[in-house]
Amino acid sequence: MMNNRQLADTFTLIANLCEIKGDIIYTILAYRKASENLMTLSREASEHWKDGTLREIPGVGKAIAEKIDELLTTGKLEFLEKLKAEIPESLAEWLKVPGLGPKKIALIWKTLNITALSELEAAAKTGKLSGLPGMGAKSESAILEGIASLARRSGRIPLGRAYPLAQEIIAQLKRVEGVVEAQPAGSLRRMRSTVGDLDILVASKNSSAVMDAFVNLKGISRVLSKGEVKSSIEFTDGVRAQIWVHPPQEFGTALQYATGSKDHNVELRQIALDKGLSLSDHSFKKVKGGKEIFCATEEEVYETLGLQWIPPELREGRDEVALAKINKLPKLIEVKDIKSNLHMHSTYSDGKLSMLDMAKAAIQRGLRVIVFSDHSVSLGVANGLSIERHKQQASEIKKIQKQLGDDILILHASEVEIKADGSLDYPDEFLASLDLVVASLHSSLRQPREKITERLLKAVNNPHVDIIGHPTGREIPEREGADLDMEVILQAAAKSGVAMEINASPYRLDLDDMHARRAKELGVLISINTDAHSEGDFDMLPYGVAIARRAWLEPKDVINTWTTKKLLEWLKKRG
DNA sequence: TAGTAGTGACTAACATTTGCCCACAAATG
Repeated sequence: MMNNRQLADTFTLIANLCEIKGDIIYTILAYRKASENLMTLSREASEHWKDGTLREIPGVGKAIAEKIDELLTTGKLEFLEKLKAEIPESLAEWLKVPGLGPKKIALIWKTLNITALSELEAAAKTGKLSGLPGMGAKSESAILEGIASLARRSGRIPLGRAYPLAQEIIAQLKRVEGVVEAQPAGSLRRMRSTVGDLDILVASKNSSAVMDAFVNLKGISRVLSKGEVKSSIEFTDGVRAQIWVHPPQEFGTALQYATGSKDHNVELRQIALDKGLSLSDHSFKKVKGGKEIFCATEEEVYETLGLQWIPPELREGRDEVALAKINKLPKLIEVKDIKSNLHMHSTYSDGKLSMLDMAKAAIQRGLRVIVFSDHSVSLGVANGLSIERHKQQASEIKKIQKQLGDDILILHASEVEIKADGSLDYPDEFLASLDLVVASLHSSLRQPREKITERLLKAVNNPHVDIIGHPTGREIPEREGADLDMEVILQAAAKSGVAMEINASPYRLDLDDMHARRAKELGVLISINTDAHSEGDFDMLPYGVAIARRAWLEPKDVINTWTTKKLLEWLKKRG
């Protein structure tokens, strides 16, 4: 059975082949739109298919619904097979080569009759490309460089790596004379869990000084482009960064543009047109001529459009613009709302710090409640605790609690293994004696969908379990999560009242934003935790909160915002 | 091709920069 990602990939392939073929733009857009919507759908399309509600998926109309039906029924698609016979599938790969687009690809393919990327490379090397209309020696070497860079780059960059790197670049650029402001933009500012490149926006009247500094940063392998408005570079490890430099009075429109998303911007510009204004990254211009309107801040941009300011995490072209029009955006959760950390470790299992040091670090960060949830016995690699050692831990917690007084409340918990058969690692009586139970998957993550879904369901429905930790077990970017039927899991969680975790580690961010949003729709409680193993891990909290914000979560949706009293009552009620 | 208005037709997708070749493709959110 194809999942949403596979369906989305199929429609992206169709869109790409249609584009090379030269179909009208609206066909291509429709397939792209459907693909994007499938990718970010919080339910499996196959569920809709079973219910006969495929057409309820945005961007899925008659033709695409029929194609999904055929794919889910037969695993194949006649339409795509015919398309591939007409346009070789390997040409779609060429689109990934920076500098090559559909027009040039079609031109090269039809003129030279080559289809493999290796043939393209050979043709460029032997000078067969120069001389084609619109192409010269420079295009040829650009294509060769593009192919090489494609091989170097290993895909998207985890947010946890991109963000600090961007901050470093920003710090350097702020030292350049004349720079008034510099901020991250693009998917980085929208806090997507991975980003394609680093986008940075700079306000300065002296653009060339900024550009000079930018292309001379340390660790750059080459400069991709350098202009007065924008420049882009590639670091030796393949990470790309680009900056836009605008005069300070344009910073608002420029930051809005550079933050995106593309869909969000298209919507905004359409609203501007409806008001007789043309919106660009420089300004608003009256379509019929007249005075230009400049916005130094983003707030002014949204105000001019008659919209509530929209937090960057929401700008994905879903329903944020419609809600901003009627002033109905949610009041999103913020880092300062978080009062507890309900999943963390100490030297009892695989943590780097003693419980006392972890507690002190938590106090420093203003937390009111922490939970030691060290690993359970069968996770040997993490030094999982026997029941005996739990007893030791309990008495040590009492001691530390006394020492630290009322500054913080320390609870005794366990991150219990959900074993391959769905049973938990400790007997029920012991689980009942703990203050809180986090249940997580760490092993046998590649079980088939049905089996691993059943396995997690057992934990969701276990009355002793309070939180499901990092539900899918994914690791960004290298490991995909378990093949779970998340819809079934979330519906069960809504019923059993168990909280689902958003693990704030930037290499997990699990639940992801789509699933967390679906959880909210179903009334499932969410818990944002750092899963801290060291002091620095506490500071990963903003990543978890960002995912929650991308999922439209408000403080009331997240149990870590609760007062100590309310949290304890909840735990008591759960038993 | 989707969505909407309304059952066959119409609209949708914005605005800019850079590089390379000499008008346009590709790339950017």
